[in-house]
Amino acid sequence: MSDTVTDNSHDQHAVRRGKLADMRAGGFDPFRANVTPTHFSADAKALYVEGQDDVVPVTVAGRLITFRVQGGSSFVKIQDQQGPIQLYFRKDVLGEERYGVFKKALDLGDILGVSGTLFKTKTGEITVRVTEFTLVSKALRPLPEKWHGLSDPEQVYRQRYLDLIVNQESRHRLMTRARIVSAVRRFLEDRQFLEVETPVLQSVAGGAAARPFQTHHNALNTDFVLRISLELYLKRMLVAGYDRVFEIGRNFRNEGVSRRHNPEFTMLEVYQAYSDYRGMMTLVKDLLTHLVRDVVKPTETEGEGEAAVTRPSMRIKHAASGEWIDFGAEWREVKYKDLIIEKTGDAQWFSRTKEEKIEGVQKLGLYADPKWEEFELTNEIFGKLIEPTLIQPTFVTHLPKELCPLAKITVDDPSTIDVFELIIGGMEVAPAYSEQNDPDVQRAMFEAQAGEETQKIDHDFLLALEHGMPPAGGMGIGIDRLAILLTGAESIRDVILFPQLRNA
RNA sequence: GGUUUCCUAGCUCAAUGGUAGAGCAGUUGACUCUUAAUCAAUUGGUUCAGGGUUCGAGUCCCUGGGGAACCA
Repeated sequence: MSDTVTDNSHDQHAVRRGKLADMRAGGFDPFRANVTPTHFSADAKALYVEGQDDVVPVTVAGRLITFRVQGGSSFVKIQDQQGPIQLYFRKDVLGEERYGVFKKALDLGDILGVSGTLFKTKTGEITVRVTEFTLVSKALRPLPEKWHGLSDPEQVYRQRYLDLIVNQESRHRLMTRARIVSAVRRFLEDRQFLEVETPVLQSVAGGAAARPFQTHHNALNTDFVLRISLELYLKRMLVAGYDRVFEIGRNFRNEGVSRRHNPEFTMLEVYQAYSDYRGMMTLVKDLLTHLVRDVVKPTETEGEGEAAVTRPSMRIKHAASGEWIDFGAEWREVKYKDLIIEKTGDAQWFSRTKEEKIEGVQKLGLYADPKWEEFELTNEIFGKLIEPTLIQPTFVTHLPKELCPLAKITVDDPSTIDVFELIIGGMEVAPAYSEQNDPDVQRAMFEAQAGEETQKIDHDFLLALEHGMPPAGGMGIGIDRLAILLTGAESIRDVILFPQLRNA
């Protein structure tokens, strides 16, 4: 660099721009260059044949993440989708001029492609002896610190790409999420479920109780809401004769943002004709067991030092409680009413008056709003005192019918519905129902729930039901929450690539 | 929405109300098997923004912005 009056050697952005300008002046523009890798890093390393150094040629490409120059020879690492691979540059291999370019023009964060042969270093690391290299993108900004990585949560979320470049755990966690979604698809397709896509823009936000985002279509001059659930359109597909369908899609809820809530989140919903909530129980258990065993693949180590043995496990540590969730053990099944009776110690709880229930809720140390309905008072106990304690996989069955208008009424107890909620880690992970297919009962339930707000009833869905929907089991899984559990994450933001934040 | 708390160099962090520092990264040099490489030298600050108190504010107070935890 030429002598300048002001020393800007501290300004890494300026230094890197200077290097880029020098390269361009010398006739090379990295932004116009490219390479064709033959392998990803781990695949390349797997090609090495023990004892046969410099036999296997490879071309790999990635981001420069460590840089160790020792005079005429240097070890660096690049990182691609599969992880890091070490490269060895020597002056006597590359020649004085290219080696000089390597030493002076490259910076941490640059993206380069290299060709060479595989060999094993003294310390046993499979490495590429570089014979040729090409810079294919210049990083004009420096990487975060190499040892501590990036830890400012705000920057982690706003500049997730930096987090993913430097924080190994984040790379692994978010890749596991991607693999979970992919494995869910394969699992369902193997069982003849069809993946369909239904509208995000809807005129009525049905299938759940939540405040929707509102928007407007200009050409149609029509207001729309973003969907809060996939349910009602997937059931139309059951009417259509698609007997096994699922959708993995984004839902939007215009509500609070927290460790467990992002305004947009990913939901899986599955519907299977001629099944019911019991069938869904088997399906979801098989699915989650498969995900733990074949995707997350937890291991446990017994003993220490030389005697240590690592073997596959079905247990995953729950970040919030520190407890180990055992997916391999028997999954508990319990009725909602039994849990409430156990918690309140009152076998007659469900025949108490509203006043008695208010008193009962308060006696448990909870706030009880006199405006609440009776089922809301009871559900306060469930939500605050029971659900958070259900860490091991638990099917809570037969919820009060007021909690969901879309399920079939239990034959021998008309106050409950044929449903379960799968609770794991104190969180609702998967609700499932025997789906209501009686159009008249469905209409009555909608009307009871909507009250004055009759415009919130999806009449087009009711029309579809009148054409006949087969009996069916349906299930939903919050993919984000599932990813939290399976990756041992603490927050939904840790399993969403770009969680929602305020504009900076 | 409420309470608590955080915001200092590119990054990770220091600094009783009294001259804003360190490590990494950067720059210059040495070094042909390194693993957070090493060694020597060295640059770098509108302390989130704006007000206030004070002889003096990164530090105390107020307002605003953004993040986090808990609550609703």
